[in-house]
Parts: sequence; C-alpha cells; structure tokens
Amino acid sequence: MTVQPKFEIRKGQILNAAEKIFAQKGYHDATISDVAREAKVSEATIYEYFPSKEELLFSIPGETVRKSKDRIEFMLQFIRGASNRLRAVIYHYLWFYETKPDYAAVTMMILKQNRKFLEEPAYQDIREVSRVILQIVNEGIAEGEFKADINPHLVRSAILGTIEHMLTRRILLGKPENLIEFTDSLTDLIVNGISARKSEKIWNLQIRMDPEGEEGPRKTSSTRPQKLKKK
Amino acid sequence: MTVQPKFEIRKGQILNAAEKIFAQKGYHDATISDVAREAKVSEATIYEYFPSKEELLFSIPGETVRKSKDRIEFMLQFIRGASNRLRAVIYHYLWFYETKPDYAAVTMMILKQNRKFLEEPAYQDIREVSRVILQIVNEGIAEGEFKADINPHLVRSAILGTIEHMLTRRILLGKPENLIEFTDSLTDLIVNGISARKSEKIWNLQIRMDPEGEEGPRKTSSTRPQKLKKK
Amino acid sequence: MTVQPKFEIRKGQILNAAEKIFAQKGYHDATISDVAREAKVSEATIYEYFPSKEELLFSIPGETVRKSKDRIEFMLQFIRGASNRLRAVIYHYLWFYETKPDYAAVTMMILKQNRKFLEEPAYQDIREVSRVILQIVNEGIAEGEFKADINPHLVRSAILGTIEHMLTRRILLGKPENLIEFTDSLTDLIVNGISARKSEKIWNLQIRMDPEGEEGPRKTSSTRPQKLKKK
Amino acid sequence: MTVQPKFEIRKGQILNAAEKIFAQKGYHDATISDVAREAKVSEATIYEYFPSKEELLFSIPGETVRKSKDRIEFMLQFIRGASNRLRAVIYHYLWFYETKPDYAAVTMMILKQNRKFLEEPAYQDIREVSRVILQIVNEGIAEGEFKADINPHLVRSAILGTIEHMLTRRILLGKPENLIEFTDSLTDLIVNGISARKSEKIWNLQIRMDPEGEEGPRKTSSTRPQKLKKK
DNA sequence: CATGAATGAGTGTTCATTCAT
DNA sequence: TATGAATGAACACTCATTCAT
Repeated sequence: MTVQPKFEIRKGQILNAAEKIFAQKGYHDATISDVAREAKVSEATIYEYFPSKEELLFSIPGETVRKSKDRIEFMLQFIRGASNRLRAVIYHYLWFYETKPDYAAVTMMILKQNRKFLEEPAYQDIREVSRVILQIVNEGIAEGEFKADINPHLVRSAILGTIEHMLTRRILLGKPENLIEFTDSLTDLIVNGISARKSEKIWNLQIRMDPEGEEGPRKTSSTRPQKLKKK
Repeated sequence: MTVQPKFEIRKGQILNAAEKIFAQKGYHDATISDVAREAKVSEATIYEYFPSKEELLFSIPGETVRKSKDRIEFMLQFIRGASNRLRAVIYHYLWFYETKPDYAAVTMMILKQNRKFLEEPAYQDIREVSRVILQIVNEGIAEGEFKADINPHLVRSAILGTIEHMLTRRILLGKPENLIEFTDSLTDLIVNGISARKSEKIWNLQIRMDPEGEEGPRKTSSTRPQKLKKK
Repeated sequence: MTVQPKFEIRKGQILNAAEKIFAQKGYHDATISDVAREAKVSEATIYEYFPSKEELLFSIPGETVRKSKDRIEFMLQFIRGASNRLRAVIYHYLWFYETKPDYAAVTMMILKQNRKFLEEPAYQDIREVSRVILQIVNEGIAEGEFKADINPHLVRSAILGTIEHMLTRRILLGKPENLIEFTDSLTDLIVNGISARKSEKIWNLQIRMDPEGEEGPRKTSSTRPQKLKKK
Repeated sequence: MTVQPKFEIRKGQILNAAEKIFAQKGYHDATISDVAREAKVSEATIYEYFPSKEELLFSIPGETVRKSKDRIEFMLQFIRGASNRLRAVIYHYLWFYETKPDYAAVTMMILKQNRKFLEEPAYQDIREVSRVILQIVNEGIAEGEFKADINPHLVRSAILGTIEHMLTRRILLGKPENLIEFTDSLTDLIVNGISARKSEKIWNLQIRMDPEGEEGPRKTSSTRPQKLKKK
C-alpha cells in the first residue's frame, strides 16, 4: 500500500518465487537454486532473508492468510443468518484458492501434510480462519437455524474437506475447471444437511425472485459479479 | 492364511515395514536403510523386490486396495436404498482407515499429493473404489431418493473430502479419537443434504413461508441469471 | 576333439558368453548377471567354474591363445625366408582377429590395458606368440635378409602395433571393413623398411657422409627450440 | 603465464589431479574421493566444475591436445620433404608422451577404448592431429618421394600403432625406458618401407647438408618454407 | 551340480548451508 | 547488502560374491 522498505520488497520477491517454484515442483524436488533463479537473486541472498529452506516454505502463508482472515471477517459483518454466512465463507475459500493457484498448491500439497508446520505461527492464523466456520455453525444452532445435535467440527470438516478435495483434484487432474461455481451447490448440500427446518427461507427467496429459475444456488447481487469470475 | 510362496512373504514383510516407516517419518525423511532395519533385511534385499524407493512406495496400496474394493462390493450386495448404501460406504472407509492407521497416513500424507502416483495402476484401483459413490448417488437420483439436480461429483468430494479431512486431522493432531463413530452424523449430513423428500417439502414450505428474502449473498434480481451460472 | 567332460562343456559355455558380453559392453559395464543370462546358467553357477569376475575375464584367452600359437608354429615349419615367414605371421594375426571379433575386442579393449593380466599365465602365452616375431627378425638379420642394425623389438612393435591400431579402429569406428586384405601392404611396408638390400645403399651413404651423426630428433636452428621442449 | 581467472585455476587443479589419479589407478578404480584428495578440494567442489566423473575424464585432453596440434603445425612450417616431416611428427609424438606420462597413460589405457569418448569434441581434436600424417604421406606420394601405391591410412596406423604399442609396453612393463630415442629407427623403418626410390637421396642430402650432423630429417635450407607447410 | 536368495561394501551425486569478500 | 565459491552430510542404488538347500 505505502512505501515498503527495500528489505520487504526483496523478501516478497523471494517469497513469490518460492511459492511459484514449490507449487510447480513440490517442496523436495525444488531446490534453493531454483528459487534463487526465479527470484533473480543469488542462493546466498535467500539465506539473508530466510534462515532455511523450511522456514522459507513456512513463510509463504503469512500476510496472505492474515489478509484473508481480515477479508472474511469484514465480509461477515454485513451478512446475517448462519446459512448466508456459511455461504460467504465457502465462497471466499473457493474464490481465494481460485485466485491464487500457486498458493493453493503449496497449501494443499505441501503444508497440509507437514507436521512441523503445525507448530508455526502461520498455522495458527489458518486455524483461526477455519474457526470462523465453527462459530457460524454454533450461532446457527443457537439461533435455531441449524439442528441442535450437529457436530460443528464435523461441519467444518465437511466444508473444508470438500473444498480441499475438489481443489486437490483440480491441482492434480485439472478436473473441475471452475471451483467458484460450486459455491451454491456446496452451500446447499451443507445447509440442507444441517438445517433445522427445511431451510426454506433462504431458498424461497431465491426461487420466488428468480423467474427464469435456473437451478439451485446461484449467486446474485448485481454487485461484484466480476469478482467471481475474476481471474 | 494359506501357503504363500517365500517370495511373497518377504515382499509383504518389506511392504509392511515401508508402510510403517513412511507413515512415521514421511517419504522423504525415511531412508531405505530405515525400512531395511524395520523389515529386518538388508538394504540390497529391498532392491531385489522393488526397483526403487518410489516403486516401493507406490506398491503399498496394491492388495490392500483391491481387497477393500471387493469387500465394499460384497457388502453392497446386501444393502438396498441409496442412503443405506452410502452409509455402508462411509462406514467402510472410516472403519478401514481406523483399522489401518499406517496405511491411512501413507495414503493421506504421501500418495495423495504425488503426481506420479496418478499414473500408477494402483491409483486406478483407488479410483474405482471411489467411483462406487458416484454410482450410488446416481442410483439414488434415478430412484427419486435423492434430488435430481445434485452433482454426484460434488457429493463424492463431500464424502471423501470430509473423511479425509477428519483423518488428516487425526493423523496430525490426534484429534478425533474415534472416526467410526462419525458414520451416522456424516451420513445424515450428506443424506439430508441431498435427499429428495426433505427438500421437496422445504421447497414448498419455503415458498409459502418466506415473504422476503434474507440478505446475504444471494439475491436475485430476475436479470442476469445466466451470467451467474456462467462458467 | 575327443570326449569332453561335462564340466569342460559348461566351462566353455560360460567362457563364450563372457567373451561375447565383455566384448559388447566392456568389462566394467558387463555384470555377472549379464554373462549368466547369456550362458543360460545362474550367477552362482559361474562361481562354480570361476573364482571371480576377473578370473573369468583372464580365462578368456587360454585355449584360444595356445591353439593359435600351435597353428602359427605349424605353419612356419613350411615357410622359408624371414620375409615370407613374417608375412605368414601377419596374415595369421589378421585372419585370427578377423575370425574372432569378440575375442579381438576383449583383447584389444580390455585385457591389453589391465595391469593384473600381465601376471596371468595366459599373458605368457600371448607373449610367446609375439616372440615368434622377434625370432624371425633375428633369423632374417642373421641370414643377411634384414639390415643388421634394426631393433627386433621395434619391428615387433611395428607389426603388432599396426595390426592392433587397425583393429581398434575397426572395433570402435567399424572403419577398415576387411583387415586380411592388408596382409600384403603391411608386410611390404615392414619388409621394405627393414630389408638389407634396399637399405644398404642408403646406409652406406649415410655412414660415409655423416661424420658425426647423432641420433635423435633434434632440432637445430638456433631459433625456437625452447618451444618444443616447452612446458 | 598470465592472469588466469580463479575459476580456470581451480579447474586446472582438478584436471591435473584427475589425470594423475586416473593414470595411477585407472578410471574405474579411481574414486572421485581420490581425485578430490589429490586436488585438495572437496568432492562436491569437483562437481561444481565437472558434471560427472565421466565428463571429468573426457575433459583431460582439451587444452593439451589443442596445444599439441598447434605445436606440430608450427614445427612443420619449417620442414621440407615428406620424410623429414614425418620424422618431425614421430618425434613430436614420442617427445610429447615422454614428457607427459600421466596424460599418456590416460589416453592409452582409458580413453582409447572408450566408445563414448569418440563422440566428444576432444576426440575430434585428436583426430585432427593424426590427420596430419595422412597429409604428409599424401604430399610425399604427390611429390614422388613415396611410392604411389601405398595406403596412407596404413602408414598412419603403422606410425601411431607402433608408437602406441611401445608406449603401452612402457606404461605396463616399464620396458623401453626412453621412447624418444626410437625416433630415427622408427622413421627409418617407415620411410624405407614406403620410399619410392631407395630413399637414399633424401637421406643423403640431409646428411650432406647438415654439417653439425645431426641426422635425420631436420633442418635445412636457410629458407623458410612456411608456405609449404600450409595446412 | 545348480541355484534362489541374501547381502556387504562401496560410490557417484545432490544440495542446503556457510562465509570471506 | 549481495554473492561466488566451497563443502559436509547424506543416500539411493549396484553388484560381485556367498551359501544353504
């Protein structure tokens, strides 16, 4: 946003290179030399900014996650209703991964299975984001929108697991070309699955309002559509 | 069980050791020497049975997957109704992973993100198992048990993704102690999410019940629906 | 010739395989496994007949050389005149190598540069064959057919060296398709080079003409000699 | 001689060590560790300069051969007469190998029988040097100094083969202590072997011309024939 | 006699990391 | 600050060789 010290610029440069290279070749098959080449600095320089290859990897989240968290929290301020809020979160995840494929690859394919990463502060940030889901589910239960006997952790696993499963498939097989368009169907699946009443309200609106009635869940406000297709 | 040729016994011995070691230390941090020690054979012996460390890894599924597939298919012979069948599959997955934690770890943490593995025959076996879910969902739709507009692939991702997410958490954080007990709650979540009956009502009800609209993402203006689905 | 014990047959079988394989891939790149496969026996069987890979290599000459020596000696019984006898020897070498390309390859490319081979009895056989050349040259000198001042060792090196050089080229480059047809031109070159008649004159002249005559290559112009020895 | 970039110095250091070690133990029995020790660098450092052990071997000729070629061509500028020129080449070869025993050993014992080496650029340089012999012989034929029906390739094989045969003996058996002193006898053998007339004239002339009486081909007219030598 | 099975011993090669300049 | 240069520490993989059967 503002003036960044030279130091930060270099750091970001290296981080971007690392993200790209790690996404491409995987952590173990990528060498510091590869990253250095991509970042257009010497290998030794990388060690001026990061103490080790592993720390370089663990530094890839960082800002990105924190910004993401802020963005979600900001969005949620304007949304009422657990279902709607869940949808917003799902949408955000999909949009985020769609927008940042290299970051997604690093997260899904590398960090997710690194035991050591669990102890990194960056991992805490990630947890906090996912904790939002628990909160929403709990609110939903409290407000009677969701069934009382559902396990919020299960719901979180369902939401994140589904997203990650699709994402992983996309990374490896290239299959579901567009992830964002699953926002509504996934939201429906989850919400229907846990809704106390039949979740009519939400649905009704859409249905009534939308004469052509496409199908399911869709997206909507005239605003921001481009964001969706963005990138 | 019966008479196994010496060769197969040794092979199994090595495979078991590899499964255990890889599960413990991860593929890259495990050395052939580790596996040899665990299997109580020399390193060279491992190479008499497997051409490379990578092939050793890729050989870990093998029988295990094939047996798993047979078992599921056998079970399903006796179960009617898509929901029940789905439950059986979910149960089987959870039970299977619960029973074979090392195997689960290798699959979740190592094979799942290995691009080369996708080209291995063993991967095809795995796909076939997961394809059973698609079949059941399709049957459910055909029989009117599930909503007609659901995407079977999404359902599959939801089921497998949720299971894998919980599993991964268990492997890394030790968190959900027992996975099998999630059989019913997960089944309910999914089945409720896609069931036709319930939704129908909802559909109706909603229409009646919901005078306006909520807020949130959604909305509706009659216009531009196609854009939304736009891909 | 006569009844061979089974043992010798097996041994010959292995030896032939070794000759072929070593000729094809070279000693180091060939494995006992390769030889075993070619010989259609197990690797362990090879060790029943030869104590080590190296001994197997060193056993490849053996009979072959001894027969060769006998053949040459037999031939020479019927030939008079050093030049003619030299021709016979040259012819035999060329014919022999032409006939046994694998053996030639093993000898030229592998044994010739193996220090240990020098201590093998088989090497002595080879030396004996080549010693025939020395004998003939000495006879030629004694009989006045060859110049008195020639060095028989040089002549031997010239004959064998030329043959081996051509042979090596043929093995590596495939170049001189047929070696036998060089019999006469090589014989002429050598015989003319050392023949008394022709050279006498020359020699005499020189002797008369050259008061001091050193030897050796030398150079003379005051200029630039250092360059030569340079470095 | 002058300022050499550090890089080249190190490279030369390693190359010298490799030449020495390979000459001593042979290519296969020498380890990179041996070379590293001799060069007083770490094994890894060797790989900073050469991509593989084999490439290290193939890099040993290089400058050495090119310099050698230049030297021969320079020498030949000052020498008239095919016989004399041949003598100069023979002398150079013997002197060169005598001077560089390690290089000689590597060439004779290792490179000469390496099929892959034939495809290396360094091998082309070696061929070019030996091609000089063909030229000289052809010139000799054209000028009537040598018989018209001789095969230049045979002559080349005779010269190089003899030299290499003696050299190999020296390397393995230590036998002919001094190689250079064979210059004249070898030259005589060859020249007499291929000379058109009895070769007296040539010899005589030289002898007469050279008061200090060297012998052989050598020096000569005050003029400087560089044109002739043109190559 | 023949061999299936096992392995000891070894080595080329890689790469993250360091440090003097 | 940036890096060229150097290397310690590992490791997968190979193969000649052995030996119980």
